[in-house]
Amino acid sequence: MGEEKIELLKGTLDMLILKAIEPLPMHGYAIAQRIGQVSRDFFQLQQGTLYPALHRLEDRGLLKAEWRITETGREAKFYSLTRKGRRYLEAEIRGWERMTEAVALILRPSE
Amino acid sequence: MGEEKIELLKGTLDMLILKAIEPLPMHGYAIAQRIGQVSRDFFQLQQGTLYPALHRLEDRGLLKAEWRITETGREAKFYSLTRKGRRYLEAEIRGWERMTEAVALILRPSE
DNA sequence: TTCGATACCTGGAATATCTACCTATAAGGC
DNA sequence: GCCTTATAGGTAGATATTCCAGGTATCGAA
Repeated sequence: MGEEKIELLKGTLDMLILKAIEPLPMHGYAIAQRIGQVSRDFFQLQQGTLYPALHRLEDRGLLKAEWRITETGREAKFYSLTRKGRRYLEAEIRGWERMTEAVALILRPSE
Repeated sequence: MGEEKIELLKGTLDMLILKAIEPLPMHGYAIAQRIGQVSRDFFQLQQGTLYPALHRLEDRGLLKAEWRITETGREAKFYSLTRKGRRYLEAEIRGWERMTEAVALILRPSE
């Protein structure tokens, strides 16, 4: 039993990854860093969480990967959104907003 | 693959159940109805989701159950929060709020 | 007497996430 | 030269959650 397990992501991981690379393609390691920074260290993606997620998203045709050279001269796999991925991200964000509104109705009833 | 599966709960189920019975004890069937109504039918708990969750929460000492008679004269198992459950619920709500704030930072950066 | 609503439940599948591990290269300190 | 840290990729297995599909039983209404 995961007594003290801290469940942070709660199904938001795909959306966060897709959103992170929306402005410009990034490699996995940088995605984890960026999500950590922007969320003020709330989200700290482990590699065992991140990479399988990237592969899932690629298998579903939401991302595409391309080997390139980073600005520090190393090889890395850069991920970018496909058109399908962009549509999916928009739908995910709408779904997330509707979900959090529904949760808010439960948490703060009778406003 | 759950192509069109509507993923609604995303780890919020325990919190929603605990919150639903916070004001007054309820039986399982009524909990599902209440969560459905208050969320304007966004959440529609299946029984195969609800009852195992209730049992989990009871096993963890967050709820306690008691057979009583409903106002329609039927037997039903009424669940109420334990003191531990009440503390847990408060912590869950704080965690949920911090999480949604962190997600908001990702979704709407640099405001 | 048959049906829908109420009320309880279980079993099995699918999925996501976490922990723990692995490989390899580059940079910098000693 | 050697060691550590950061960078970059990955897999395997355990666990937990949720869903789907079924099951039991009672009650009231048509």
